[in-house]
Amino acid sequence: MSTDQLKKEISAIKGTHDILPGEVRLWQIAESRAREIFELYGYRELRAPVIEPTELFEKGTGASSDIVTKEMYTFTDKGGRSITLRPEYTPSVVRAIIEHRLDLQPQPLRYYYIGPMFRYDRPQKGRYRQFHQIDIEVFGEKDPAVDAEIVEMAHRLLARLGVERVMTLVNSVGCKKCRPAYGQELRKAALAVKDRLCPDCQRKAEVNPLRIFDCKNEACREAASGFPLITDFLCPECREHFQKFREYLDLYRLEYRVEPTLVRGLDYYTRTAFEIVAEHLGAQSAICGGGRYDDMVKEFGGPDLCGIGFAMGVERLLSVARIQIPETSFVYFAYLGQEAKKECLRLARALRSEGIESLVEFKDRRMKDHFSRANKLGAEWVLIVGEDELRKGKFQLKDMVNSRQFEGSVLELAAIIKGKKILETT
RNA sequence: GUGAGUGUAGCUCAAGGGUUAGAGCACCGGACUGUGGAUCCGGUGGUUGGGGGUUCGAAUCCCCUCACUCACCCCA
Repeated sequence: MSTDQLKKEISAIKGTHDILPGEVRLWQIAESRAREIFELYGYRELRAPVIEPTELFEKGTGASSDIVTKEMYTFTDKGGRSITLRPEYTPSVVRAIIEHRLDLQPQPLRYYYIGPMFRYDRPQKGRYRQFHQIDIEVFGEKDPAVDAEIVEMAHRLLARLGVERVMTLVNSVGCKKCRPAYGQELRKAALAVKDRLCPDCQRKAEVNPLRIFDCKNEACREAASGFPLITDFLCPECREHFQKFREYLDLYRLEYRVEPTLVRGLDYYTRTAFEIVAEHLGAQSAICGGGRYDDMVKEFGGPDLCGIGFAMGVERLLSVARIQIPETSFVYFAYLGQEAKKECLRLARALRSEGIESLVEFKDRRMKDHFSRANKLGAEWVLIVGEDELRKGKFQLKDMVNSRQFEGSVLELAAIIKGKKILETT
């Protein structure tokens, strides 16, 4: 096949992206900082498969949710099983807990994971078909202190990644006891003013009246301003949980706004719901969203184990992160002649054993071209091997940043390179 | 899934019906005998996103399609 045909016929699937070496550094830094921070709080990584039985999400994410009804990558495998590329991570963790009886381990269970998720959605900025989430889940801890813990942890990560101008929105969506009453009242209120709503909201009034709060239409906003709020319907237990959650947030000195109209899109949330939004992210402004799901494990036939978690969108996160990429330092080998080339191949091996990145290019060049090349590639050091050096067994090492030059054996030069590294990092 | 906008070289952009679609940067090579960033010269690279139509003639006008962007929707 010609490259023309390749270009025409084979390209990355819509909504998916290659992450090229230039950008992948940012990903690695974000991922390693996330791991570092989560481990500081006692969270451990749990890796679940990318593919799961379709029923897992139908049951967990919710059969009526948008994600399940129109956004899943579902296919039948050769064994006739219905398989789905996970659109979110929480159901997988719940499955793993039940399957491996992880609830028998000391609780609370604290897990994290970083990986790709898949949703068949119309791509736009901050929304892709394969996207990546940093995911946190805690099981078996009812204390709202843990609700605040994960919010605080999210903020620590954001700060560590240089994310500024964020707003934390919190709410309680109640529980099985108090939420239904609120839902009825809200629907009643919405239907009462139905004729004043836009066509879209008239539909929402039937299906999901909570969504009317989000409408940008002026008439709808006005009509919605008189709607009842969940915060006025919470049962005493939920009210207390929400109250304490906020007290812990205050203890951490975290700024937040109570947003009584905040609903998470997934059906399973109970009590705490929160979202962290960033400015300058356009319509897809939520970089982190999460909440409590106290009934999910039980509904899967597992133990009565409460849960809470959040997901961060890595692509969104990186688009607002300000990460300084540390300069890479490596040695470029400038040689003259075939004998010198062979010597360089040996020397490079020795330097790599010392933990020093070394690059020997195989094309014979003039000295000037070697330097030009080293400069272009961003080498911090150039190690020169010519006839003189071969004879003496001592080599020239040039510091490309400060234009200083040293002479010595491999180990002496290695010490100079490492010495500078140590100086820089201390 | 709906609406709007944009698609010209790897990147940033010219050419707005009329020869063979250009420039800068990048890349490769040359000038430069064992010391870089500069300069000068040259080269590779495009069926103008793809397909169809109108026309003597289309990058340019029309239709379809695909991708991207924005908004809706949804959510991370």
